[in-house]
Amino acid sequence: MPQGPRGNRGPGAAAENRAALVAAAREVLADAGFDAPLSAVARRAGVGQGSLYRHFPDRLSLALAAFAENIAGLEAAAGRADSTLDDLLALLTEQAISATAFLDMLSGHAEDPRVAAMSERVTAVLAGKLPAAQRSGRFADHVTPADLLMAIGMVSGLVARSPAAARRATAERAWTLLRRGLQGRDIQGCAPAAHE
Amino acid sequence: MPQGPRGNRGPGAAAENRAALVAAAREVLADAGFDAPLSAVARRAGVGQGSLYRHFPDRLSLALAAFAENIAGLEAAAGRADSTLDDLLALLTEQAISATAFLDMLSGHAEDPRVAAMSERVTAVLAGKLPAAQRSGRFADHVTPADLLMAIGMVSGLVARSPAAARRATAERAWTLLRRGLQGRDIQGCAPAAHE
Amino acid sequence: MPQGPRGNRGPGAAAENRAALVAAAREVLADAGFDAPLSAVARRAGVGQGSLYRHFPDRLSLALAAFAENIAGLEAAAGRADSTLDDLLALLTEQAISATAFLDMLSGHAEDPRVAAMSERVTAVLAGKLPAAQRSGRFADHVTPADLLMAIGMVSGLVARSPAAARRATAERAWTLLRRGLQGRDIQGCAPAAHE
Amino acid sequence: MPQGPRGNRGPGAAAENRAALVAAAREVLADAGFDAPLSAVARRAGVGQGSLYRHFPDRLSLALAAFAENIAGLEAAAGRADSTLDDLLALLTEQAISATAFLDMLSGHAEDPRVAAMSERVTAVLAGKLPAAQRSGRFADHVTPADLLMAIGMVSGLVARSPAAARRATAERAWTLLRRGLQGRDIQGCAPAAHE
DNA sequence: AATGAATGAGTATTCATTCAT
DNA sequence: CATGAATGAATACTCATTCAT
Repeated sequence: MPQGPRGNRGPGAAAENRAALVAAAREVLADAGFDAPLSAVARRAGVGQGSLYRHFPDRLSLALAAFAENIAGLEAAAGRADSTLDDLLALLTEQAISATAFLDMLSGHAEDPRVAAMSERVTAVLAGKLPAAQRSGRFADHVTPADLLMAIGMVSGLVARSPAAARRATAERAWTLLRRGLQGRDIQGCAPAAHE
Repeated sequence: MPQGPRGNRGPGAAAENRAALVAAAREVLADAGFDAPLSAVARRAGVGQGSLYRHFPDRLSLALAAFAENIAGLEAAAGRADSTLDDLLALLTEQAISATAFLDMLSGHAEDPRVAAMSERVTAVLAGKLPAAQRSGRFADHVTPADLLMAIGMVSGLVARSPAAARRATAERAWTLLRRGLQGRDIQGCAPAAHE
Repeated sequence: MPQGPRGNRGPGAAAENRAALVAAAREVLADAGFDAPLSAVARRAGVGQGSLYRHFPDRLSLALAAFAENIAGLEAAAGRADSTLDDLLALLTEQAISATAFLDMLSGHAEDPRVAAMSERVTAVLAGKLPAAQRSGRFADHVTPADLLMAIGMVSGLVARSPAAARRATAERAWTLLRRGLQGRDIQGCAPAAHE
Repeated sequence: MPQGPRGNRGPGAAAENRAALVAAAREVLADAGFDAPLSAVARRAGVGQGSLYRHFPDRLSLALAAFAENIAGLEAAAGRADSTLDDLLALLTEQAISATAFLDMLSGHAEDPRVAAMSERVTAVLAGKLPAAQRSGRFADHVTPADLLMAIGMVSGLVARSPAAARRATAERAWTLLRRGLQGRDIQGCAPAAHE
């Protein structure tokens, strides 16, 4: 919901502005991808361009702030004792579907320390649920938390390039593939097999 | 290798220009992705902007031409009797690593008929090798050619967003993950399991 | 008078810029016609391209703003009790001579609502003076306000295509012709005549 | 009807090419106006760009050649003993409606000697019919051949800027206005009047 | 003399970023 | 500290014109 111009509301508006920018970024980046014009974010937030730059000196810091909420949601979900790894992956997938830009960011700017920190948080959350998921047999023992992050990156990349209408179906197919794997049975698991 | 200005070299330069453009496109798109400035391609090819547009009226047709070589290589590889699906996937992965933009294109513009045709060619090539690969046990029976295309899309997406130095390693990890799958053994293959 | 670069003069320059753009547009469009490069307008105004687009998102809005002054002058002239239709037509003709593009615009973009509104204003102004002009015998009873607008359109079109030096003379000849008409006397007015 | 490429048909094709270019110019300029891309003309003629430039070194010479046929038609019409000035004006108006570019050219490039010659021819043709038209009472005695040319210029200018659908109606209104004139009766003709 | 490709200047438009108020 | 305008570099695309074959 784009905000109308609100005039110069003075320094007191700082926090409010920041929040509006983050909210606007969520919407705009979700709609138009990570490369959306920043001016569109400022406009939607009803905030001057200058304020945007004051709060977020570059695109990445804005995106990070916007994505923080996603992470928080993820961590909250992880905090619920009965949530499973599957639940968390489903949640991340939902986020990938609705807000393509964010997971894009995670895998596309891994070198940035802030992004790395965020990846770390995601990884940590997933890692927390992984052992139980493995015990339950739903995830193979060889799977590491980093594997999960990578899997999410693959799914979200695919989803990001799909037309919006096809995203959910694409994500589902991708996860099915990822879970089953491509390998033949005699190779994985039951039969002794050494290779690659 | 950027060429200096060469003046109007006449129609004889047509083929040469076309080739130079394709080569330049391979390099530039590989470096800067599918959205690289076309002017950079023309400059690198040592060719006027107009010539670029004459040969390739839009970005996609340029990319398609550049990618055609990749496809040809793939089909050639498939033509060798002893080549396996693994070989083809490895080749595609190499291409994804060195020319990120192209597989990006395949998954990002699926609606374009030319792109669809190209995907079709890739799929056909892979489909040709799949049965043998399944008989050999290296690929599971449930795998379809479309699954392979999707897998390639996932890997190449990931690779595209990795820093150049990490690409090979990333691709390898991704394939390992994809082949093994995430699922526990009792679920896939040996034990009867119904879920999800 | 083209301005040199002035650096970022801040928001205070907004009104000044707008005025400079309008003035530049008047000059440039007058010189080079309605299709003159907008970059020339920005350059002449000593204003960045971006500022031009901020103030006037499209060519027409710039032209309309530039022409608004003409209309205002016309309406002011009409407001003077002793002004006659002839005076207004003379004024419009002056404007057509000095700023060819504007009457061009009126007749060339009649479908645009803003242009239509402007035509409406011109028509209204002329309509206000027409009855008196008809009573005085200087204009025939059959003449409608729309006829006047059309006549202006014809004159201005002609003027627009004349070399600048000849414009005034051309306009004069055209008005004389238009006022007298081509028809023979026995047909128009004195003798009863049925025709065409 | 655009011609397909015909390969290099050698020098013998000169006359044929010229004719094709003229025909194409008639169509393209009629459709897209005097400023239509020359490349479109060459393409439609099925002739190389170079050939276009060899035959017609500039836009004007091409337009002149294309318009020559119009003039010829006019002169032919004038040659018929029973044709009237009205007929010729109607013919010119038809031409203005269907091929806006040409009369545009006449009034827009009066300084070019070739255009002047052409105007001269049109004027001569009209002049030939004027006396009879004046005797018949359909045209006023004060009308000169140059007035007629100017009138045509005004009408065609107007027509050129009208949407295609409205052109015929616009032309009709314009001629009616021009014939009647704007002036009151007491001024023109019957009553003694001093003015302008 | 025909051909058709090459060339590059020109123009519209967008957007990241800076800066006076 | 907010505001919102200013700036200009960057990019896509078109088209007149030239030129080797």
